[in-house]
Amino acid sequence: MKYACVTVSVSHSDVDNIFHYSIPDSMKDKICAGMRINVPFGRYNKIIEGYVTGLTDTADIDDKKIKPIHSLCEEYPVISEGRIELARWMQKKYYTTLSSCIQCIIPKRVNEKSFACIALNDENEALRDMIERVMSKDTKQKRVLSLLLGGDAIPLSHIKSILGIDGAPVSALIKKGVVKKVYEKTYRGNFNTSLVKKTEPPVLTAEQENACNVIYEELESDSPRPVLIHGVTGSGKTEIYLRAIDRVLKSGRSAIVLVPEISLTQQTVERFVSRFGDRVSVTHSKLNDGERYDQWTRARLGEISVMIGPRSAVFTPFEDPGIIIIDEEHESTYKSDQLSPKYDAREVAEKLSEIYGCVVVLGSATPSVVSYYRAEKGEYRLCTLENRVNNLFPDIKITDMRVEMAYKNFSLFSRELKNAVAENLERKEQTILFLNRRGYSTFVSCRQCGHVMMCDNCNVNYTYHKGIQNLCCHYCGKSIRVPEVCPECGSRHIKYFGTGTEKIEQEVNKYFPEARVLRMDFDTTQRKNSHQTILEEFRSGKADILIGTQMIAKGLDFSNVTLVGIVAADLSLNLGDYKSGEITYQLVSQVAGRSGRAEKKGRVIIQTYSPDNYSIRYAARNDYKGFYAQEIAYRRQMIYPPFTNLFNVLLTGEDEEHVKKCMSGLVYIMDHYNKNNMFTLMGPTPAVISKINNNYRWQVTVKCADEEKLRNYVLFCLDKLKEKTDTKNINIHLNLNPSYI
DNA sequence: AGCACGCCGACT
DNA sequence: GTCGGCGTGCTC
Repeated sequence: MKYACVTVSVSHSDVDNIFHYSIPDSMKDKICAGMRINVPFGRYNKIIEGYVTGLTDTADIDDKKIKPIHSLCEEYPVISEGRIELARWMQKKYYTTLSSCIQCIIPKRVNEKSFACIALNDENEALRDMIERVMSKDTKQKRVLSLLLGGDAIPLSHIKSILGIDGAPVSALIKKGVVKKVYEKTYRGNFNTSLVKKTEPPVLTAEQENACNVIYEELESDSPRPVLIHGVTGSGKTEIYLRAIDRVLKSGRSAIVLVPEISLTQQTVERFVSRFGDRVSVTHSKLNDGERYDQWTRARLGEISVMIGPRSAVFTPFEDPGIIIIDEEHESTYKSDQLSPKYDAREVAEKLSEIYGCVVVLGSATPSVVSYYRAEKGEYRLCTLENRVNNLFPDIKITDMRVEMAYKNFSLFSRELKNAVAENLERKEQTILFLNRRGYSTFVSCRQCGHVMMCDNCNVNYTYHKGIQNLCCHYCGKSIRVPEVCPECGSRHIKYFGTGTEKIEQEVNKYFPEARVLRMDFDTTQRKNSHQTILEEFRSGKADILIGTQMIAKGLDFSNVTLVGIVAADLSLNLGDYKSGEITYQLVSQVAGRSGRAEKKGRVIIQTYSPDNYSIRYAARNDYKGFYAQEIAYRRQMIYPPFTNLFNVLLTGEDEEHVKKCMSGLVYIMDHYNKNNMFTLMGPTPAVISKINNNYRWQVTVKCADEEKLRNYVLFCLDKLKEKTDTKNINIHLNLNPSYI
């Protein structure tokens, strides 16, 4: 092949092209797709990094313009051909540059770490003589040599510390040619697997056996379908994962296990290690670049074959991935919404399945509505586990806060919750008070009748904007003044929701001054390890009450917790997002599943102004199918996913007027080219966080069932906007089906 | 993006 | 006359 097709490491749409470079003879037999190289670029031939995406004999530009490759960064490809295909797919799917996709797939390059070791020199007669000579004298050299006579290379630092010597005797031995210095590579960030005891697999229940068989069948298939395992908490999903992985490893392939970052506990990892020993590795956000790079290297070289980690672990470079397991598949953390490419690990896993023929297994007690719909349509295979292996479902009570208000109880706690907390304190059992606040939206409702101000067009609640004192729909942009009296019942008791954890703490201190209280939220978990410290303190019984947000909902498994209070269920019911119902159902189920994990029966008290809301009702009854039936009907009627795609366009910039002007220009263009109303425009509206770091944020969401047409339309309209309007101080963020608007 | 070219205003 | 402002155009 004459030319290398190269994408350069400059993430800008203007240079998001394939450039052709000629291959110097010295590189002809080394070069291949996936290699990282240095190339001269631009008028002054600045040397920059690039990636070889392929080799070709033809280039459609003038031969004179083609420059030669400068050098190779490594001797081996840093990305496999299959994953180059994945990068191309991501480039298109997530509207970003090829090089940013490649950089997302491979880890940051860091220097490999090695350490000095001392080993005996290659054996020959002269060496034997020298050894004898050294051993006959009583020197420090003799002691060094006797350590090395076993044959293995020993780290220099060990030799020094064992013998309590400095480097001089070793240097003398090297000079004589008896021993030599070698450098051995060290892997950083290894999980210590040696302390975990091996365990034998338990006997499976019939339901587990069935699920395993479904996965085994798909493992045999050339184009496997994803398997959705809908299993209640404690139904033994993990055991199914372990069996499936075992089967995969036995066929010489590898396994990736994705978990939400927060649930990646020592306990989880140990379960995998206890079965597969040192073939398991773990990545997580606490690893530094070097540690992550080394674990990635071990995977690439086949030294490990099971990788457990968060979203980004989906890119683990196994040569032949056989299975990708996505635990708690409904979690929003699998969708990256901040950094480009804004990929969804579930979609990436499915693409990898197509490329490598691996099986994708999705597991959840509360599957996302979209996944369950796919399973219903037969795109996924569905396995249901209904029987709980051990723990009991707690008693769930819904308290109507409107009644409390009628009894002139204006506190954050209902009388029932207050009594329950008091009882728990007396019994020396622990309580969790959970504030299911998520996102940043605040909304307005009536304390007397519970009426929430909703947008008629979109069936989502209005979001309250403090600055301009109005209510705004984040889908269509309709805006109204905050009413002074409730339009439903005429009450003047309008409540602004936005209760924080500190407020709960204050009230707890007021009612239960003797209780020992811990608070866990964004503010108290800023320091490293503070997350773990707070949970450990609570686990060891140093506090009676734990108050917290989202972050305590997952992975809590405390045997002495017998009461969970959901202080304001309305917070997640009114996110101003079509997914509010789904999120509420998932949250309530999750929290409920955490009360009374041991012998003692647990209680859950849900406080709400909407006690008849279906997501709360079904969650309290632990009825997923009932919830799903109602939710999918709502999605179908309002045309929300999975019946359509939502494409969010966010414009940001320092000059608010300019951002608004560009946004109205864009919407004008979108309207103009939307001839037969194939696309539904929602907005424009200010973003939920309307200003970050002095950057104003405006958004518009476009709805269309056909993803391809939607993409082309939006990109076309943005091109038109760039032609007509000055957009160089405007940042454009594109997000297909964002996890949260 | 990043880099240098080029074309206008205020200085030794 | 020159130093330097940042608009413009290109990258195998």
